[in-house]
Amino acid sequence: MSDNKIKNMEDFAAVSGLSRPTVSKYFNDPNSVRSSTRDRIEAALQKYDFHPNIYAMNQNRKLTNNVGIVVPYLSDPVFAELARKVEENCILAGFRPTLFSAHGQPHLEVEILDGLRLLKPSGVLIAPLGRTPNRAVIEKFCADVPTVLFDSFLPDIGLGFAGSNNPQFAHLIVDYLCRTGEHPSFLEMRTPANPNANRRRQAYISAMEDLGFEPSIVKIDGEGWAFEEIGRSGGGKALLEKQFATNTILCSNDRLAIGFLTACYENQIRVGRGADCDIRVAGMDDHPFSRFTCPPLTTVAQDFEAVAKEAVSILVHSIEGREISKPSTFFDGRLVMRESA
Amino acid sequence: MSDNKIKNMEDFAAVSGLSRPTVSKYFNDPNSVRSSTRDRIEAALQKYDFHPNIYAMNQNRKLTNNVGIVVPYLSDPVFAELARKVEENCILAGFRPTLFSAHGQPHLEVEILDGLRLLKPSGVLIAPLGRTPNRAVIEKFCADVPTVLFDSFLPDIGLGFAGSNNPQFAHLIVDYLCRTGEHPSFLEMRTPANPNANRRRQAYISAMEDLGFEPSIVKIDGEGWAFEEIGRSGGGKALLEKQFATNTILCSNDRLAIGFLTACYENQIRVGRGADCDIRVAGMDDHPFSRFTCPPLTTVAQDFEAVAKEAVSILVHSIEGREISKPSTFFDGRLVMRESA
DNA sequence: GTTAAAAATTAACACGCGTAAAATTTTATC
DNA sequence: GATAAAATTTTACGCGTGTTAATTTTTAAC
Repeated sequence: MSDNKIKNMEDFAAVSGLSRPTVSKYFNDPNSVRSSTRDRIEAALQKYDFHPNIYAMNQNRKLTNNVGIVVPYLSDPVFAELARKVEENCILAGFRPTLFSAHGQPHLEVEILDGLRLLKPSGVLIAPLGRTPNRAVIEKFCADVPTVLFDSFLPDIGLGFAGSNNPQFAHLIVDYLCRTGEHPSFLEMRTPANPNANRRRQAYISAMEDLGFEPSIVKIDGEGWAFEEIGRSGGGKALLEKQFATNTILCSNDRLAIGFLTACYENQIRVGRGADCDIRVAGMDDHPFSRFTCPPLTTVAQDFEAVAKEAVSILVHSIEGREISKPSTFFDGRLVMRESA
Repeated sequence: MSDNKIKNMEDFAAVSGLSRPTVSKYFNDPNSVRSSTRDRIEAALQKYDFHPNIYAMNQNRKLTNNVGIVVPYLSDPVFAELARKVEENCILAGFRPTLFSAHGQPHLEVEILDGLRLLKPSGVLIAPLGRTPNRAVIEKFCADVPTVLFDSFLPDIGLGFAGSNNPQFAHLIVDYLCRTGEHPSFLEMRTPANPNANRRRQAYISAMEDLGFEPSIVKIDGEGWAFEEIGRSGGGKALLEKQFATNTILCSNDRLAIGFLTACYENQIRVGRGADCDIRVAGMDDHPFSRFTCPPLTTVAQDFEAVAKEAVSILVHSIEGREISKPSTFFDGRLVMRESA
């Protein structure tokens, strides 16, 4: 542990008995040097604890080691989980991921992308907010930086996309609900914060029509990302006004469902599939807390791991100059049957 | 929008009719140049959209613009909210914050700190995991980088601390519960993931003793950060085994309480303060979802904004070389009365 | 209008590493 | 042990900005 003031790679090369260019090669790719020299460098690393200055490294490099991960709202546990898996996969692929959240605000999404340019990342993985005016911004960004979209699909933008098969989600759960009881009404926000909501609504309609039922959609007011509160207040109002055509309610996402369950509780409406229950409620996403609602929420689980893996894989293939076989992949969801429906 | 290939500060200085050192001064502090030259630069910035290369900037700087924010578990919405407020305050103070989560894993916390050194941040804000072996690592890190602790207190480490007054939390809610019904039993994990749990337990005991009641603590098994599941399974077991001395249960934190409420639901135990209810349940933290449990959870709200503001303020004062008046601040919680107790 | 102070310019070096070309040494092959 | 191939060393320049000292220009004060 003799830390004899190794200030730079020059010094470090000296103590390891090698030239700086050779050491430089090692840090860019340990396998690019002879195994005997690799051993010498690694022995010296044990003794002297030297780390190359990343700022000096990245200054002249075409490709930095950085990748940016951008999600629309990190306080939403669904995105927190997704971001975490993406982060893990980036690290496994040898990158230095940096995580950003737009906190639901389109102008922050723009600022994040601007800041990301300066980082000269070798790639970016973004789950876009999906607000229309930002579409052009993201498109322009993709022209400058290799970018993969995930979670929320924007056609013809970026290197590729990995996300959930939202139509399949809706079909899956509509089928299940119809098989096991009354056909579902659909509860959603009038102006959804997330564009996946639109695909889910469309799929609900088509699934219902396939089964020969009349779709029935209840739209509730509310802006922003406070989905639970919107589900509670709007859903409660809809309950009182008897807007639901049937005793089964499919919510556009789990967070809305969680709020709606609270509304049911407040109005003393028993939720569940038992004979003594008044209504059934289901969601989509498999939010980490859906297991713990009362009753536990029936929902469709996203395959976070598959989405994250595929998104990173697309990026890695592209950076390495390889072909991208399938630019867009939509992963199926898995039905999670619990007591609420 | 005439983007005539401004490649570096030299080019930009030329088109703005100034010398590079002057422009460099401007970017380091816009107020360090005459207002007329400031105007010229800003006019040129409109026209040419130049951004200094951050890698070249940070290479020779003593102080970068970066600050690191480290939290123990970002998928926990309480930390997500806290991190967000800290991030906001950093940006307001003119820094470039970067967010890191240890994902509950001590070795990741160490890796994050190692990576952070390379970034040469002007400061770091960390909510430590609080695992004993990492204490020394953090202490050493603080010797190298100006670091402020938040949320979880470690004595004699870092420039200062901002967090919640956990003892006051417990006193506050114990007082309330004793005033309004039976005195509370305390539910916690046998090996808490977060050190604040210990302070809360201590304070529960002292609050009970102050009021002349016998403390009664139920410890449940479970490792890691899946608090809800631990609260559900362990709490359910404790219910069946009638381990609780009274009909009022104070949980060490909201997430545990959320799981415990699920256990109550599963065992058909009515929770609330009504005459027809079996038990009362309370938590601590004011988790974003506590409003939406069934029944809504009575809890103690953390003042995230105050904690975040104070933590950043300590860092800024220290970086600017000013005195830190109060190195450690513990903010009181606010009782949030809902239907569960 | 003179003068002192403030600001900007010029010129130059520093930072730490990437990278390229040519020369040299080491390794592998037979 | 000769030869070719591979790895390493030497040398040198480049990246874009920070920073400093000496000089010149501009501003402010009287």
